Amino acid sequence: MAKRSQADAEKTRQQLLEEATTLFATKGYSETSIADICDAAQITKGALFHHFKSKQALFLEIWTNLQVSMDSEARRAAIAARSLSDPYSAFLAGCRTYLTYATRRDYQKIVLIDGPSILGMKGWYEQDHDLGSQNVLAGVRYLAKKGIVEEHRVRALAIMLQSALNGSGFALSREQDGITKETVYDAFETLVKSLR
Amino acid sequence: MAKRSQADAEKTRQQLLEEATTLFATKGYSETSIADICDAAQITKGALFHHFKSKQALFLEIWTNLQVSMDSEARRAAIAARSLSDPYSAFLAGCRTYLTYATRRDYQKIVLIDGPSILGMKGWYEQDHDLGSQNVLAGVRYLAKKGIVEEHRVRALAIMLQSALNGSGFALSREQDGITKETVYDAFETLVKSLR
DNA sequence: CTATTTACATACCACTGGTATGTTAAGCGT
DNA sequence: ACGCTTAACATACCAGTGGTATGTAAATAG
Repeated sequence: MAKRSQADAEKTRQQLLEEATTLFATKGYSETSIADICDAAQITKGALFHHFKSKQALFLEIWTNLQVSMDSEARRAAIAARSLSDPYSAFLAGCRTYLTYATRRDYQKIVLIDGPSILGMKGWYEQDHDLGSQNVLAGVRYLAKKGIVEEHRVRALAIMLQSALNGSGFALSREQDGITKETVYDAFETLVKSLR
Repeated sequence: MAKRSQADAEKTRQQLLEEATTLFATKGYSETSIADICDAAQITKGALFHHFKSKQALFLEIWTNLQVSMDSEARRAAIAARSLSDPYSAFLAGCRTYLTYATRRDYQKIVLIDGPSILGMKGWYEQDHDLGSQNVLAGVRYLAKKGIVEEHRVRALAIMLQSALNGSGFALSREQDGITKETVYDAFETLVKSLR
């Protein structure tokens, strides 16, 4: 049903995603032209527009990939760190993973910096896409169940904690103020554990 | 030294800034063309490029204006709310002002959403421009002086609190999750006052 | 009164994302 | 075996973009 077989097609598609990811992460979305991507992937615009209906659609897929991989890693970490005695351990482990992502250049530029501007508030915050917020929310909900935080503050606190992690990620990548990953994580743990 | 006198020039300049602000706030930076701005301001591209060397430069000036006005307002609020008895009052008053700005459409779109993407991490975080962070840092430093938070956590906590406010602003503008400005502020106050 | 300089307007440019139109070959039914 | 359809690209083209080069008129300095 296809020329050059589906296997080849999938390969070029992955090539496209890969090269575009690199370019978006380094030069940024608007500074990366479709021609740039095609050159890097060694194909033509025809191919790109065959696989992705627009530049935004390509970006969205890359964005989603990053979010999904972050989400699954954070979940795994949280489950692994689960403990019956300490109600914070799982939550904090998930947050630690998230913080690691938030310090990665590609995650920063694509998900945190360009994402909101390109995808708009709509896309960025569509509940089923912003996996980070869902995880943090679940974590804070758990703390509420344990009686650590008050029920009516759960949502607001979740948003604040997630934002705190985002901002910390940026700060870390700036490598100034003598801030280190350990300092940040220590402060975050303090913040979470002082909650009441 | 000029045609149509300097007064007229300043007027068109302000017109440009005003119309551009509106357009950037509603349609966003990249969806607003220079032609759009010129149409709205009823002048031509020649005039725009006479007053601003590029679209980015125009954006930067608007961005800076917003930051400066937010900063001065927050300072005023903090000083007004100063109290010898409550070490939190001034800091929280400043944060409340900041939160108000973070719920404004124009501030959100221009400063929080498009700003990072257009100006880049450089511009966004250049110390002498990110007035918000300086104020929050000063606030947390004060809490440290009062022995409420530990000295070595000051910087990290300041970053987290400011990010928390940013994120809350977004959340509020989404008008979902049944979150209100009061809920958010209540949660923020809880967060700050539980610090130790 | 003239020379200069500011404050614009106009014309043009290379490049952008996107589309319309090929072109080629793989896989299906017959 | 052989067309015919269709996926997988390539090529040519387009309106619109940010930006520049050039033109032009009027206010001011000398």
